Amino acid sequence: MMSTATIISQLKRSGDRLTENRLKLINILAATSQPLSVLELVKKNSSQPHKTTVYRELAFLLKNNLVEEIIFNDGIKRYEISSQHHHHLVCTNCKKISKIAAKKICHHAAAQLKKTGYIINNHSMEFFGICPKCQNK
Amino acid sequence: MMSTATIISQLKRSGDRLTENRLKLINILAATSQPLSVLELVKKNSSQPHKTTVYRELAFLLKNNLVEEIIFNDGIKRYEISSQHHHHLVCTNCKKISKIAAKKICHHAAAQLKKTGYIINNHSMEFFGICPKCQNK
DNA sequence: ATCCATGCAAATTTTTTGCATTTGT
DNA sequence: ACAAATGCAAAAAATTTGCATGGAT
Repeated sequence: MMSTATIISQLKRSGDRLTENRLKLINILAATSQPLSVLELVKKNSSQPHKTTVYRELAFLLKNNLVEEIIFNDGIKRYEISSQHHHHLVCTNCKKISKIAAKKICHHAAAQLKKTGYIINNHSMEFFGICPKCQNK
Repeated sequence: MMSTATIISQLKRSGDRLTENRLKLINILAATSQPLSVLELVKKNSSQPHKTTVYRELAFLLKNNLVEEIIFNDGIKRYEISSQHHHHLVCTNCKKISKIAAKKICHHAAAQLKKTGYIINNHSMEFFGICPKCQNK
């Protein structure tokens, strides 16, 4: 995962502003392992920025590849700090979202997909199940 | 993919009504290889059912496992007749959506995921790229 | 000072709900 | 006849846009 320091220096380098909202949003995203929705990002922010601002800020960070957007099967967009290629594992009981380093899985899928003749630029994979903790309840 | 005949006989067996909307919706879904959104399903229907009806009908068909719901990265829900386990390949240029028989890909992913200790009940995989036709333009 | 970011209101889009009416069996 | 399906209006939820103001450099 990109560190906040890396993100901030990248923003400085490209001449982008370091506003309070921007910095707080980055800190909140960096402080959690869970992808967060816009609503959650508003709530978690002590200075309660307007949701419009959060939407616009996320669009900015997305455009600069500093955050990634994921949509699970509830249709809500969630955001996380950019990091090495990975996928998600969601516990449908406690809702915890874990990352899965994707190398092995993707290599294999890529090989299969090559046969289609498509130039594959992107893909998403999400796995849903019950985490070990929830299995013991 | 389930045939419309199979679907209809299943509905009869379980005592569910064969309404005009229901039959038309099933026919529209069966006649295309593309997963369709609610809006598209309303437009494609010559008797122009109310969108509320389409939502409710899809919920009914979903509950009975006769259709499947997919969400791509635009966040819009799309529906298709249930069929053997598969994933989707989306051309980001012409928007065509193809099915990918998923057996080989999933076997491998499942083996990797077992190590997490989760009981995996479901997963989704979508691939995005440029189809052969669009590559030659 | 300039440009970008912000807040607010309002519009859009997708989906859901309540209720009275119609339709399938 | 009865239960389920339908249409309409309205509400809800997520997201986007316009515009005037405030803030970072």
